[in-house]
Amino acid sequence: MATRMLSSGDTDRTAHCAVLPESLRHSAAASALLAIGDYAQLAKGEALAGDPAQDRFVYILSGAAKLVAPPCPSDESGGTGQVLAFHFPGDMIPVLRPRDCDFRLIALTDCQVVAFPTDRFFDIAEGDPAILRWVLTSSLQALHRSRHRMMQLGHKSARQRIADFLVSMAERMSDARSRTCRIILPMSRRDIGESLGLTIETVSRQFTELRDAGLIETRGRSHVRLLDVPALAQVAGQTCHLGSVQHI
Amino acid sequence: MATRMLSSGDTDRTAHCAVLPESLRHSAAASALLAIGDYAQLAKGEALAGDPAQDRFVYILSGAAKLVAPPCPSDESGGTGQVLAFHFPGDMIPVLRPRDCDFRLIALTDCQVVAFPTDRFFDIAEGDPAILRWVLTSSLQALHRSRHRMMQLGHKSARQRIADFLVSMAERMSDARSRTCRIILPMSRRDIGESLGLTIETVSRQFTELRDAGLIETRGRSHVRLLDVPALAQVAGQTCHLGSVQHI
DNA sequence: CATCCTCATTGATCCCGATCAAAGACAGCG
DNA sequence: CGCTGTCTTTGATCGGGATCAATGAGGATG
Repeated sequence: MATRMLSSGDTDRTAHCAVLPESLRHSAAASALLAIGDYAQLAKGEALAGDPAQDRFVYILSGAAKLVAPPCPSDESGGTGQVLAFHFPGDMIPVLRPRDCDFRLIALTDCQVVAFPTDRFFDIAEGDPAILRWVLTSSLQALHRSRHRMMQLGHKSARQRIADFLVSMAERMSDARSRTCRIILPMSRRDIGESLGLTIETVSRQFTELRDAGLIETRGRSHVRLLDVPALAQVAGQTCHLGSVQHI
Repeated sequence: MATRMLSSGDTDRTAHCAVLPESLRHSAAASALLAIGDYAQLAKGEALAGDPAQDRFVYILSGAAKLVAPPCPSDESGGTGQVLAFHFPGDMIPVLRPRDCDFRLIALTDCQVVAFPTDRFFDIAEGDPAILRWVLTSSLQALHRSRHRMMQLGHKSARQRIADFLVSMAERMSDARSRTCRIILPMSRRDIGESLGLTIETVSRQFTELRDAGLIETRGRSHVRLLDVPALAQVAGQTCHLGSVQHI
Protein backbone atom coordinates (compact mmCIF):
# COMPACT_ATOMS: atom_id res chain seq x y z
CA MET A 1 0.00 0.00 0.00
CA ALA A 2 3.00 2.28 -0.44
CA THR A 3 2.75 5.21 -2.73
CA ARG A 4 5.12 6.02 -5.52
CA MET A 5 5.19 9.57 -6.74
CA LEU A 6 6.88 10.70 -9.89
CA SER A 7 8.41 14.14 -9.89
CA SER A 8 6.80 17.05 -11.68
CA GLY A 9 9.66 16.96 -14.09
CA ASP A 10 8.76 13.50 -15.29
CA THR A 11 9.10 13.27 -19.01
CA ASP A 12 6.45 10.68 -19.80
CA ARG A 13 4.93 12.29 -22.84
CA THR A 14 1.98 9.99 -23.17
CA ALA A 15 0.86 11.09 -19.76
CA HIS A 16 1.39 14.76 -20.42
CA CYS A 17 -0.48 14.56 -23.65
CA ALA A 18 -3.65 13.23 -22.08
CA VAL A 19 -3.89 15.44 -19.03
CA LEU A 20 -6.54 17.78 -20.30
CA PRO A 21 -9.28 17.39 -22.86
CA GLU A 22 -7.93 18.17 -26.32
CA SER A 23 -9.80 21.46 -26.54
CA LEU A 24 -8.19 22.89 -23.42
CA ARG A 25 -4.62 21.89 -24.04
CA HIS A 26 -3.42 24.81 -26.10
CA SER A 27 -3.05 27.79 -23.82
CA ALA A 28 -0.34 29.25 -21.65
CA ALA A 29 -2.34 28.37 -18.55
CA ALA A 30 -2.69 24.77 -19.68
CA SER A 31 1.07 24.50 -20.15
CA ALA A 32 1.63 25.98 -16.71
CA LEU A 33 -0.78 23.45 -15.23
CA LEU A 34 0.97 20.55 -16.85
CA ALA A 35 4.13 21.78 -15.19
CA ILE A 36 2.80 21.82 -11.63
CA GLY A 37 1.09 18.43 -11.76
CA ASP A 38 2.45 15.62 -9.62
CA TYR A 39 2.44 12.59 -11.84
CA ALA A 40 2.02 9.24 -10.13
CA GLN A 41 1.74 5.63 -11.14
CA LEU A 42 -0.38 3.57 -8.76
CA ALA A 43 -0.29 -0.19 -8.62
CA LYS A 44 -3.56 -2.04 -8.05
CA GLY A 45 -4.55 -1.56 -4.42
CA GLU A 46 -2.27 1.39 -3.81
CA ALA A 47 -3.70 4.52 -2.23
CA LEU A 48 -2.85 7.98 -3.44
CA ALA A 49 -1.04 9.70 -0.59
CA GLY A 50 -3.31 12.47 0.69
CA ASP A 51 -1.34 15.65 1.08
CA PRO A 52 -1.96 16.89 4.62
CA ALA A 53 -0.96 20.39 3.64
CA GLN A 54 -3.57 21.13 1.02
CA ASP A 55 -6.62 20.09 -0.95
CA ARG A 56 -5.95 18.70 -4.40
CA PHE A 57 -7.54 17.85 -7.68
CA VAL A 58 -6.64 14.46 -9.02
CA TYR A 59 -6.96 13.70 -12.69
CA ILE A 60 -7.12 10.12 -13.91
CA LEU A 61 -5.08 9.36 -17.00
CA SER A 62 -5.58 5.62 -17.20
CA GLY A 63 -6.93 2.74 -15.14
CA ALA A 64 -9.73 2.89 -12.59
CA ALA A 65 -9.94 3.99 -8.98
CA LYS A 66 -12.34 4.20 -6.07
CA LEU A 67 -12.82 7.10 -3.69
CA VAL A 68 -13.37 5.71 -0.19
CA ALA A 69 -14.36 7.10 3.17
CA PRO A 70 -12.57 5.63 6.16
CA PRO A 71 -14.42 2.79 7.90
CA CYS A 72 -15.77 3.62 11.33
CA PRO A 73 -13.28 2.59 14.03
CA SER A 74 -15.73 0.08 15.43
CA ASP A 75 -16.50 -1.64 12.14
CA GLU A 76 -13.92 -4.19 11.15
CA SER A 77 -15.42 -6.28 8.40
CA GLY A 78 -12.18 -6.25 6.49
CA GLY A 79 -13.39 -3.72 3.96
CA THR A 80 -11.81 -0.38 3.18
CA GLY A 81 -14.89 1.61 4.12
CA GLN A 82 -17.78 3.18 2.23
CA VAL A 83 -16.99 3.61 -1.46
CA LEU A 84 -18.16 7.08 -2.45
CA ALA A 85 -17.48 6.91 -6.14
CA PHE A 86 -15.71 5.01 -8.89
CA HIS A 87 -13.53 6.98 -11.25
CA PHE A 88 -12.24 6.43 -14.74
CA PRO A 89 -9.85 8.13 -17.19
CA GLY A 90 -10.79 11.75 -17.81
CA ASP A 91 -12.31 12.27 -14.37
CA MET A 92 -11.09 15.22 -12.32
CA ILE A 93 -11.60 14.40 -8.65
CA PRO A 94 -11.56 16.90 -5.80
CA VAL A 95 -9.72 15.32 -2.85
CA LEU A 96 -9.75 17.29 0.38
CA ARG A 97 -6.77 17.32 2.72
CA PRO A 98 -6.86 14.48 5.27
CA ARG A 99 -7.31 16.90 8.13
CA ASP A 100 -10.70 18.09 6.91
CA CYS A 101 -11.95 14.80 5.68
CA ASP A 102 -10.07 11.63 5.15
CA PHE A 103 -11.28 10.42 1.80
CA ARG A 104 -8.71 8.38 -0.06
CA LEU A 105 -8.33 7.44 -3.69
CA ILE A 106 -7.41 3.79 -4.16
CA ALA A 107 -6.39 2.18 -7.42
CA LEU A 108 -8.64 -0.65 -8.61
CA THR A 109 -6.24 -1.44 -11.42
CA ASP A 110 -2.78 -0.12 -12.17
CA CYS A 111 -3.36 3.47 -13.04
CA GLN A 112 -1.76 6.79 -13.83
CA VAL A 113 -2.91 9.95 -12.14
CA VAL A 114 -1.93 13.59 -11.89
CA ALA A 115 -2.47 15.59 -8.71
CA PHE A 116 -2.81 19.38 -8.64
CA PRO A 117 -2.74 21.43 -5.45
CA THR A 118 -6.02 23.38 -5.64
CA ASP A 119 -4.46 26.69 -4.65
CA ARG A 120 -1.85 26.70 -7.38
CA PHE A 121 -4.32 25.17 -9.76
CA PHE A 122 -6.69 28.07 -9.22
CA ASP A 123 -3.97 30.67 -9.46
CA ILE A 124 -3.06 29.38 -12.88
CA ALA A 125 -6.52 28.49 -14.06
CA GLU A 126 -7.69 32.01 -13.38
CA GLY A 127 -5.77 32.97 -16.47
CA ASP A 128 -7.87 30.61 -18.56
CA PRO A 129 -11.59 30.74 -17.83
CA ALA A 130 -12.20 27.77 -20.11
CA ILE A 131 -10.25 25.58 -17.73
CA LEU A 132 -12.04 26.88 -14.66
CA ARG A 133 -15.30 26.26 -16.43
CA TRP A 134 -14.27 22.76 -17.28
CA VAL A 135 -13.32 21.99 -13.68
CA LEU A 136 -16.55 23.46 -12.44
CA THR A 137 -18.49 21.39 -14.93
CA SER A 138 -16.66 18.26 -13.80
CA SER A 139 -17.47 19.04 -10.20
CA LEU A 140 -21.10 19.59 -11.02
CA GLN A 141 -21.18 16.26 -12.81
CA ALA A 142 -19.65 14.61 -9.78
CA LEU A 143 -22.23 16.34 -7.59
CA HIS A 144 -24.95 15.11 -9.88
CA ARG A 145 -23.73 11.54 -9.74
CA SER A 146 -23.35 11.78 -6.00
CA ARG A 147 -26.93 12.95 -5.66
CA HIS A 148 -28.14 10.21 -7.94
CA ARG A 149 -26.34 7.68 -5.79
CA MET A 150 -27.87 9.24 -2.69
CA MET A 151 -31.29 8.80 -4.18
CA GLN A 152 -30.59 5.13 -4.55
CA LEU A 153 -29.13 4.62 -1.14
CA GLY A 154 -32.14 6.46 0.21
CA HIS A 155 -34.94 4.27 -0.92
CA LYS A 156 -34.09 1.66 -3.44
CA SER A 157 -34.05 -2.09 -2.97
CA ALA A 158 -30.94 -4.22 -3.41
CA ARG A 159 -32.23 -5.36 -6.81
CA GLN A 160 -32.72 -1.81 -7.98
CA ARG A 161 -29.31 -0.69 -6.78
CA ILE A 162 -27.51 -3.49 -8.58
CA ALA A 163 -29.46 -2.95 -11.78
CA ASP A 164 -28.73 0.76 -11.71
CA PHE A 165 -25.10 0.10 -10.93
CA LEU A 166 -24.77 -2.13 -13.97
CA VAL A 167 -26.52 0.32 -16.24
CA SER A 168 -24.47 3.28 -15.11
CA MET A 169 -21.23 1.34 -15.40
CA ALA A 170 -22.24 0.40 -18.93
CA GLU A 171 -22.91 4.05 -19.69
CA ARG A 172 -19.52 5.13 -18.42
CA MET A 173 -17.37 2.32 -19.73
CA SER A 174 -18.84 1.27 -23.03
CA ASP A 175 -19.87 3.94 -25.46
CA ALA A 176 -22.33 1.64 -27.12
CA ARG A 177 -25.94 2.55 -26.60
CA SER A 178 -27.20 -0.76 -27.85
CA ARG A 179 -29.63 -3.13 -26.21
CA THR A 180 -26.91 -5.45 -25.03
CA CYS A 181 -23.36 -4.77 -24.01
CA ARG A 182 -20.37 -6.33 -22.38
CA ILE A 183 -18.53 -4.74 -19.49
CA ILE A 184 -15.50 -5.74 -17.46
CA LEU A 185 -15.83 -4.70 -13.85
CA PRO A 186 -12.52 -3.52 -12.39
CA MET A 187 -13.90 -3.64 -8.86
CA SER A 188 -14.60 -6.53 -6.51
CA ARG A 189 -17.98 -7.56 -5.16
CA ARG A 190 -16.93 -6.00 -1.91
CA ASP A 191 -16.29 -2.66 -3.60
CA ILE A 192 -19.65 -2.83 -5.31
CA GLY A 193 -21.36 -3.63 -2.05
CA GLU A 194 -19.59 -0.87 -0.20
CA SER A 195 -20.55 1.65 -2.84
CA LEU A 196 -24.20 0.62 -2.76
CA GLY A 197 -24.61 0.05 0.95
CA LEU A 198 -24.99 -3.70 0.58
CA THR A 199 -23.02 -6.73 1.75
CA ILE A 200 -21.05 -8.88 -0.63
CA GLU A 201 -23.48 -11.72 -0.04
CA THR A 202 -26.41 -9.60 -1.14
CA VAL A 203 -24.53 -8.35 -4.18
CA SER A 204 -23.72 -11.90 -5.15
CA ARG A 205 -27.30 -13.04 -4.66
CA GLN A 206 -28.62 -10.19 -6.81
CA PHE A 207 -26.19 -11.06 -9.60
CA THR A 208 -27.42 -14.62 -9.43
CA GLU A 209 -31.05 -13.61 -9.54
CA LEU A 210 -30.50 -11.21 -12.46
CA ARG A 211 -28.76 -14.06 -14.25
CA ASP A 212 -31.65 -16.43 -13.52
CA ALA A 213 -34.01 -13.76 -14.79
CA GLY A 214 -32.13 -13.71 -18.09
CA LEU A 215 -31.07 -10.08 -17.80
CA ILE A 216 -27.36 -10.68 -17.56
CA GLU A 217 -24.71 -13.31 -18.19
CA THR A 218 -21.50 -13.57 -16.21
CA ARG A 219 -18.19 -15.12 -17.12
CA GLY A 220 -15.49 -15.37 -14.53
CA ARG A 221 -15.43 -12.75 -11.82
CA SER A 222 -15.51 -9.57 -13.75
CA HIS A 223 -17.03 -10.14 -17.15
CA VAL A 224 -20.69 -9.22 -17.30
CA ARG A 225 -22.86 -9.13 -20.35
CA LEU A 226 -25.98 -7.04 -20.09
CA LEU A 227 -28.58 -8.79 -22.20
CA ASP A 228 -31.28 -6.15 -22.01
CA VAL A 229 -30.14 -2.72 -20.92
CA PRO A 230 -33.60 -1.11 -21.18
CA ALA A 231 -35.07 -3.84 -19.01
CA LEU A 232 -32.31 -3.36 -16.47
CA ALA A 233 -32.94 0.37 -16.46
CA GLN A 234 -36.59 -0.44 -15.90
CA VAL A 235 -35.73 -2.63 -12.95
CA ALA A 236 -33.47 0.10 -11.60
CA GLY A 237 -36.07 2.78 -11.93
CA GLN A 238 -39.48 1.63 -11.05
CA THR A 239 -40.37 -1.76 -9.71
CA CYS A 240 -40.23 -1.66 -5.97
CA HIS A 241 -40.53 -5.47 -5.91
CA LEU A 242 -39.51 -8.13 -8.35
CA GLY A 243 -42.16 -10.04 -10.20
CA SER A 244 -45.23 -8.77 -8.47
CA VAL A 245 -47.01 -5.96 -10.24
CA GLN A 246 -49.26 -4.74 -7.51
CA HIS A 247 -49.86 -1.02 -7.23
CA ILE A 248 -50.63 -0.61 -10.94
CA MET B 1 -47.72 25.54 -5.69
CA ALA B 2 -47.62 28.32 -8.26
CA THR B 3 -44.44 30.26 -8.72
CA ARG B 4 -44.06 33.98 -8.54
CA MET B 5 -41.08 35.47 -10.27
CA LEU B 6 -39.94 39.00 -9.83
CA SER B 7 -38.42 40.68 -12.83
CA SER B 8 -34.72 41.33 -13.10
CA GLY B 9 -35.48 45.01 -12.81
CA ASP B 10 -36.91 44.58 -9.34
CA THR B 11 -35.72 47.28 -7.03
CA ASP B 12 -35.74 45.44 -3.73
CA ARG B 13 -32.48 46.73 -2.31
CA THR B 14 -32.32 44.46 0.68
CA ALA B 15 -32.26 41.50 -1.67
CA HIS B 16 -29.68 42.99 -3.98
CA CYS B 17 -27.40 43.82 -1.14
CA ALA B 18 -27.18 40.28 0.14
CA VAL B 19 -26.71 38.42 -3.10
CA LEU B 20 -23.01 37.82 -2.81
CA PRO B 21 -20.66 37.54 0.14
CA GLU B 22 -19.45 40.97 1.18
CA SER B 23 -15.97 40.39 -0.17
CA LEU B 24 -17.16 39.69 -3.70
CA ARG B 25 -19.65 42.46 -4.11
CA HIS B 26 -17.42 45.25 -5.34
CA SER B 27 -16.43 44.52 -8.89
CA ALA B 28 -17.82 45.24 -12.30
CA ALA B 29 -18.58 41.56 -12.80
CA ALA B 30 -20.48 41.42 -9.52
CA SER B 31 -22.63 44.34 -10.59
CA ALA B 32 -23.30 42.68 -13.91
CA LEU B 33 -24.33 39.50 -12.12
CA LEU B 34 -26.75 41.32 -9.88
CA ALA B 35 -28.37 42.67 -13.01
CA ILE B 36 -29.02 39.32 -14.68
CA GLY B 37 -30.39 37.53 -11.60
CA ASP B 38 -34.04 36.56 -11.54
CA TYR B 39 -35.29 37.51 -8.11
CA ALA B 40 -38.12 35.44 -6.71
CA GLN B 41 -40.11 35.28 -3.51
CA LEU B 42 -41.32 31.78 -2.70
CA ALA B 43 -44.11 31.07 -0.25
CA LYS B 44 -43.78 28.04 1.99
CA GLY B 45 -44.35 24.93 -0.11
CA GLU B 46 -43.83 26.68 -3.42
CA ALA B 47 -41.43 25.15 -5.92
CA LEU B 48 -38.98 27.20 -7.92
CA ALA B 49 -39.97 26.85 -11.54
CA GLY B 50 -37.23 24.90 -13.31
CA ASP B 51 -36.24 26.61 -16.51
CA PRO B 52 -36.47 23.98 -19.25
CA ALA B 53 -34.14 26.00 -21.46
CA GLN B 54 -31.06 26.04 -19.29
CA ASP B 55 -29.25 25.02 -16.13
CA ARG B 56 -29.20 27.59 -13.37
CA PHE B 57 -27.54 28.53 -10.16
CA VAL B 58 -29.92 29.46 -7.39
CA TYR B 59 -28.77 31.60 -4.51
CA ILE B 60 -30.73 31.67 -1.26
CA LEU B 61 -31.14 35.09 0.28
CA SER B 62 -33.44 34.18 3.17
CA GLY B 63 -35.55 31.29 4.42
CA ALA B 64 -34.88 27.60 3.92
CA ALA B 65 -35.48 25.20 1.07
CA LYS B 66 -35.13 21.56 0.15
CA LEU B 67 -33.79 20.09 -3.07
CA VAL B 68 -35.90 17.08 -4.01
CA ALA B 69 -35.71 14.34 -6.58
CA PRO B 70 -39.02 13.28 -8.13
CA PRO B 71 -40.69 10.28 -6.46
CA CYS B 72 -40.79 7.08 -8.49
CA PRO B 73 -44.03 6.84 -10.46
CA SER B 74 -45.15 3.77 -8.54
CA ASP B 75 -44.48 5.15 -5.09
CA GLU B 76 -47.34 7.24 -3.81
CA SER B 77 -46.79 7.66 -0.12
CA GLY B 78 -47.79 11.28 -0.32
CA GLY B 79 -44.25 12.55 -0.05
CA THR B 80 -42.48 14.80 -2.52
CA GLY B 81 -39.72 12.33 -3.17
CA GLN B 82 -36.16 11.86 -1.94
CA VAL B 83 -34.78 15.00 -0.31
CA LEU B 84 -31.24 15.46 -1.61
CA ALA B 85 -30.24 18.44 0.47
CA PHE B 86 -31.47 21.22 2.69
CA HIS B 87 -30.35 24.74 1.87
CA PHE B 88 -30.05 27.94 3.83
CA PRO B 89 -29.20 31.61 3.19
CA GLY B 90 -25.84 32.01 1.48
CA ASP B 91 -26.02 28.68 -0.34
CA MET B 92 -25.47 28.68 -4.09
CA ILE B 93 -27.26 25.68 -5.54
CA PRO B 94 -26.70 24.21 -8.98
CA VAL B 95 -30.07 23.23 -10.47
CA LEU B 96 -29.98 21.38 -13.76
CA ARG B 97 -32.62 21.90 -16.40
CA PRO B 98 -35.63 19.60 -15.99
CA ARG B 99 -34.80 17.80 -19.21
CA ASP B 100 -31.53 16.43 -17.84
CA CYS B 101 -32.62 15.81 -14.33
CA ASP B 102 -35.79 16.84 -12.65
CA PHE B 103 -34.56 18.05 -9.29
CA ARG B 104 -36.74 20.79 -7.83
CA LEU B 105 -36.11 23.37 -5.15
CA ILE B 106 -39.04 23.67 -2.76
CA ALA B 107 -39.43 26.33 -0.09
CA LEU B 108 -39.66 25.04 3.48
CA THR B 109 -40.43 28.54 4.74
CA ASP B 110 -41.19 31.72 2.88
CA CYS B 111 -37.94 32.55 1.19
CA GLN B 112 -36.18 34.83 -1.25
CA VAL B 113 -33.98 33.42 -3.95
CA VAL B 114 -32.06 34.62 -6.99
CA ALA B 115 -31.63 32.45 -10.04
CA PHE B 116 -28.77 32.84 -12.53
CA PRO B 117 -28.65 31.08 -15.89
CA THR B 118 -25.34 29.25 -15.77
CA ASP B 119 -24.29 30.29 -19.27
CA ARG B 120 -24.67 34.00 -18.69
CA PHE B 121 -23.34 33.58 -15.18
CA PHE B 122 -20.15 32.06 -16.53
CA ASP B 123 -19.78 34.63 -19.25
CA ILE B 124 -19.81 37.37 -16.67
CA ALA B 125 -17.95 35.55 -13.92
CA GLU B 126 -15.08 34.88 -16.28
CA GLY B 127 -14.22 38.53 -15.80
CA ASP B 128 -13.85 38.01 -12.07
CA PRO B 129 -11.95 34.88 -11.09
CA ALA B 130 -12.76 35.44 -7.42
CA ILE B 131 -16.42 34.83 -8.18
CA LEU B 132 -15.73 31.72 -10.24
CA ARG B 133 -13.58 30.46 -7.43
CA TRP B 134 -16.29 31.14 -4.92
CA VAL B 135 -18.87 29.25 -6.97
CA LEU B 136 -16.50 26.36 -7.42
CA THR B 137 -15.83 26.29 -3.70
CA SER B 138 -19.55 26.26 -3.00
CA SER B 139 -20.03 23.40 -5.39
CA LEU B 140 -17.22 21.45 -3.78
CA GLN B 141 -18.79 22.02 -0.39
CA ALA B 142 -22.08 20.74 -1.72
CA LEU B 143 -20.27 17.73 -3.15
CA HIS B 144 -18.62 17.13 0.18
CA ARG B 145 -21.93 17.28 2.05
CA SER B 146 -23.49 15.03 -0.53
CA ARG B 147 -20.75 12.47 -0.05
CA HIS B 148 -21.04 12.70 3.69
CA ARG B 149 -24.74 12.04 3.38
CA MET B 150 -24.04 9.13 1.08
CA MET B 151 -21.77 7.64 3.68
CA GLN B 152 -24.62 7.75 6.12
CA LEU B 153 -27.21 6.34 3.80
CA GLY B 154 -24.74 3.63 2.96
CA HIS B 155 -24.28 1.99 6.29
CA LYS B 156 -25.54 3.87 9.29
CA SER B 157 -28.44 2.92 11.53
CA ALA B 158 -31.54 5.05 11.96
CA ARG B 159 -30.22 6.26 15.31
CA GLN B 160 -26.91 7.34 13.83
CA ARG B 161 -28.56 9.13 10.92
CA ILE B 162 -30.86 11.14 13.16
CA ALA B 163 -28.04 12.05 15.53
CA ASP B 164 -25.85 13.19 12.66
CA PHE B 165 -28.73 15.10 11.15
CA LEU B 166 -29.25 17.02 14.36
CA VAL B 167 -25.56 17.76 14.79
CA SER B 168 -25.11 18.94 11.23
CA MET B 169 -28.22 21.11 11.41
CA ALA B 170 -26.84 22.65 14.59
CA GLU B 171 -23.55 23.32 12.82
CA ARG B 172 -25.25 25.06 9.94
CA MET B 173 -27.94 26.99 11.76
CA SER B 174 -26.48 28.01 15.07
CA ASP B 175 -23.00 29.46 15.12
CA ALA B 176 -22.50 28.42 18.72
CA ARG B 177 -20.01 25.65 19.25
CA SER B 178 -21.15 25.03 22.79
CA ARG B 179 -22.11 21.78 24.41
CA THR B 180 -25.82 22.50 24.17
CA CYS B 181 -27.78 24.42 21.61
CA ARG B 182 -31.27 25.16 20.47
CA ILE B 183 -32.39 24.76 16.88
CA ILE B 184 -35.66 25.32 15.09
CA LEU B 185 -36.21 22.81 12.35
CA PRO B 186 -37.87 24.36 9.31
CA MET B 187 -38.62 20.96 7.82
CA SER B 188 -41.24 18.34 8.66
CA ARG B 189 -40.60 14.84 9.95
CA ARG B 190 -41.43 13.62 6.48
CA ASP B 191 -38.73 15.83 4.96
CA ILE B 192 -36.22 14.59 7.48
CA GLY B 193 -37.16 11.00 6.77
CA GLU B 194 -36.98 11.49 3.02
CA SER B 195 -33.55 13.06 3.32
CA LEU B 196 -32.21 10.22 5.47
CA GLY B 197 -33.91 7.32 3.79
CA LEU B 198 -36.22 6.63 6.73
CA THR B 199 -39.96 6.66 7.27
CA ILE B 200 -41.65 9.32 9.38
CA GLU B 201 -42.51 6.69 11.95
CA THR B 202 -38.89 5.74 12.39
CA VAL B 203 -37.82 9.38 12.58
CA SER B 204 -40.42 9.98 15.26
CA ARG B 205 -39.35 6.91 17.21
CA GLN B 206 -35.72 7.96 17.12
CA PHE B 207 -36.58 11.44 18.39
CA THR B 208 -38.46 9.81 21.23
CA GLU B 209 -35.61 7.51 22.10
CA LEU B 210 -33.03 10.32 22.00
CA ARG B 211 -35.33 12.29 24.31
CA ASP B 212 -35.64 9.32 26.67
CA ALA B 213 -31.86 8.99 26.61
CA GLY B 214 -31.57 12.59 27.78
CA LEU B 215 -29.71 13.78 24.69
CA ILE B 216 -32.37 16.14 23.41
CA GLU B 217 -35.49 17.98 24.49
CA THR B 218 -38.32 18.86 22.15
CA ARG B 219 -40.95 21.56 22.39
CA GLY B 220 -43.73 21.64 19.87
CA ARG B 221 -42.99 20.29 16.43
CA SER B 222 -39.89 22.11 15.45
CA HIS B 223 -38.04 23.27 18.55
CA VAL B 224 -35.23 20.95 19.50
CA ARG B 225 -32.67 21.53 22.18
CA LEU B 226 -29.51 19.50 21.89
CA LEU B 227 -28.40 18.80 25.44
CA ASP B 228 -25.06 17.21 24.63
CA VAL B 229 -23.72 17.85 21.17
CA PRO B 230 -20.49 15.85 21.63
CA ALA B 231 -22.48 12.86 22.82
CA LEU B 232 -24.77 13.17 19.82
CA ALA B 233 -21.77 13.35 17.51
CA GLN B 234 -20.50 10.23 19.23
CA VAL B 235 -23.80 8.46 18.60
CA ALA B 236 -23.64 9.62 14.98
CA GLY B 237 -20.43 7.67 14.51
CA GLN B 238 -17.79 10.39 14.88
CA THR B 239 -16.37 9.65 11.44
CA CYS B 240 -15.31 12.67 9.47
CA HIS B 241 -15.32 15.32 12.13
CA LEU B 242 -12.54 17.27 13.68
CA GLY B 243 -11.56 15.51 16.89
CA SER B 244 -9.94 12.35 15.60
CA VAL B 245 -6.26 12.63 14.67
CA GLN B 246 -5.29 9.20 13.48
CA HIS B 247 -3.02 8.80 10.45
CA ILE B 248 -0.09 10.92 11.65
C1' DC C 1 -65.39 28.03 20.37
C1' DA C 2 -66.00 24.00 17.15
C1' DT C 3 -64.47 21.97 12.85
C1' DC C 4 -61.29 20.38 9.72
C1' DC C 5 -56.94 18.94 8.23
C1' DT C 6 -52.26 17.96 8.33
C1' DC C 7 -48.50 16.38 11.05
C1' DA C 8 -46.69 13.56 14.80
C1' DT C 9 -46.62 9.77 17.94
C1' DT C 10 -47.28 5.02 19.43
C1' DG C 11 -48.26 0.06 18.76
C1' DA C 12 -48.29 -4.58 16.13
C1' DT C 13 -46.63 -7.26 12.51
C1' DC C 14 -43.86 -8.50 8.54
C1' DC C 15 -40.08 -8.72 5.28
C1' DC C 16 -35.64 -7.55 3.15
C1' DG C 17 -31.11 -7.61 3.75
C1' DA C 18 -27.48 -8.35 7.48
C1' DT C 19 -25.17 -11.76 9.80
C1' DC C 20 -23.30 -16.26 10.71
C1' DA C 21 -21.48 -20.37 8.58
C1' DA C 22 -19.62 -23.27 5.06
C1' DA C 23 -18.53 -24.74 0.70
C1' DG C 24 -16.97 -23.75 -4.05
C1' DA C 25 -14.13 -21.01 -7.74
C1' DC C 26 -9.99 -18.88 -9.15
C1' DA C 27 -5.13 -17.03 -9.15
C1' DG C 28 -0.46 -17.22 -7.68
C1' DC C 29 3.40 -20.08 -6.62
C1' DG C 30 6.42 -23.81 -4.87
C1' DC D 1 0.44 -30.65 -10.06
C1' DG D 2 -1.13 -29.64 -5.19
C1' DC D 3 -1.06 -26.08 -1.85
C1' DT D 4 -2.65 -21.61 -0.10
C1' DG D 5 -5.04 -17.53 0.33
C1' DT D 6 -8.52 -14.53 -1.50
C1' DC D 7 -12.85 -13.85 -3.66
C1' DT D 8 -17.40 -15.56 -4.64
C1' DT D 9 -21.45 -18.23 -4.15
C1' DT D 10 -25.02 -20.48 -1.52
C1' DG D 11 -27.65 -21.65 2.72
C1' DA D 12 -29.90 -20.68 7.43
C1' DT D 13 -31.23 -17.54 10.83
C1' DC D 14 -32.04 -13.06 12.92
C1' DG D 15 -33.12 -8.25 13.52
C1' DG D 16 -33.91 -3.33 12.24
C1' DG D 17 -36.79 -0.68 9.98
C1' DA D 18 -40.90 -0.67 6.82
C1' DT D 19 -45.64 -1.20 6.77
C1' DC D 20 -50.28 -1.23 8.48
C1' DA D 21 -53.37 0.78 11.76
C1' DA D 22 -55.02 3.91 15.18
C1' DT D 23 -54.72 7.71 18.25
C1' DG D 24 -53.03 12.29 19.66
C1' DA D 25 -51.46 17.12 18.90
C1' DG D 26 -51.25 21.52 16.61
C1' DG D 27 -52.65 25.10 13.43
C1' DA D 28 -55.77 27.29 10.39
C1' DT D 29 -60.39 29.05 9.46
C1' DG D 30 -65.17 30.38 10.01
